[in-house]
Amino acid sequence: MQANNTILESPPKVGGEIQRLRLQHNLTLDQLAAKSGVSKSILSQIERDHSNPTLATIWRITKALESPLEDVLAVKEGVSCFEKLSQNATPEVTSEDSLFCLKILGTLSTVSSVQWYEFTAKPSAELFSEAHGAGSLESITLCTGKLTVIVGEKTQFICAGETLRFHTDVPHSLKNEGKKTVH
Amino acid sequence: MQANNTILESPPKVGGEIQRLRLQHNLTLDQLAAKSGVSKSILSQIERDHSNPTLATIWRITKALESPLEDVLAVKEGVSCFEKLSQNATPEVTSEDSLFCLKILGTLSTVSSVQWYEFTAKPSAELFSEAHGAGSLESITLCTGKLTVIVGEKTQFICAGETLRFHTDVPHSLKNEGKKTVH
DNA sequence: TGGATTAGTTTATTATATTAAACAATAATC
DNA sequence: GATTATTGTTTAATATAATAAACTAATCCA
Repeated sequence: MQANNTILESPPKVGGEIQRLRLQHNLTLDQLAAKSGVSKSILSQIERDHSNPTLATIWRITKALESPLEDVLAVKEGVSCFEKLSQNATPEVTSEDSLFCLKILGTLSTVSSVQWYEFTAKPSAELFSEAHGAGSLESITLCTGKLTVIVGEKTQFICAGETLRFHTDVPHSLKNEGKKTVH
Repeated sequence: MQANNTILESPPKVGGEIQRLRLQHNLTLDQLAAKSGVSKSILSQIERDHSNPTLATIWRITKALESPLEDVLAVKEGVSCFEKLSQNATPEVTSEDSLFCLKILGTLSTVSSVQWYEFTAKPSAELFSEAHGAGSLESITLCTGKLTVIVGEKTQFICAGETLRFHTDVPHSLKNEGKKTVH
């Protein structure tokens, strides 16, 4: 009962993605080699798909690029044909204590469910969220202030300039325990 | 060679997970070897983490086990549902005149090709972009300043608080003709 | 007892991923 | 121009991943 479903007979090719990430970070092959511990020669070959990298090698590379392994491996090369939405009112959601303010900047519900927000949280503001759909992901980048993020039973702490990414298929909450307004 | 490497908090170990999946499917090493095209000897070693599988090998194994690659690899990230990127980790692209600064906040290449940025443009800064993939879309929200956006032959103007969305399958450019820094 | 089968491990060999060093190509500086 | 750096590619050597075959060990009938 072969599971050959006529799908993706493609051996994974990560070269392009790795190169893209390296250039995004403004790194040379030498620099990435130094940072990752992988020789630059093999980096060069991997980027041009002249070598089947070992799992350990990929791991070290993605680590150095601080990019989640899944993102690199999911080389779907999908033609992303987005659709335009004309709705552009930028609705604003404010908590009852008006400490928390969420501005919905945009949505992309056609291709996949993507939404992006801008939010501000005054000191001691707190936002609880129920579990979203399975597999949903949230990514927060802090401009100012410090934020405590609680997902399930786990807690994380981020400062201005940092980005936190986490799964939101469980209830989660954001808390501003600092004295500055979080943006 | 590399005696003191200080690296690799966690070298990826997928053996346990692969074995678990194989047993779950009631497959013997021989059967999995036949189904995946990977020799059973190497399967045996991979399951006991005596070998660093090649990306192609892992791919074939996960294929045969009908399990998404990410699931198998997720074992090593396993516990932490968080993913934190420090500030200096977020890649930054600066124009040669250093008036324009683009910070790549995140990517979502898994689901669809989505990227989001934060950018600042000092007065008289200008950023030219080539045409992106067909159907690609760009959405800009202005926090401060005023921005002129030229897409093809058309020109638009946005102020702080406004959001502009446009197709970027043609060359386009952003221009800060005001006196304030645009964010 | 056997042999015959099955499942997993190990061995000997081949293929190739990885490394370090040499190389080419491009600037930049004197 | 020649010289020095810088970046990416390629070569030669080595480490090791992958293969096929031999080896255990256990099970099952005769």
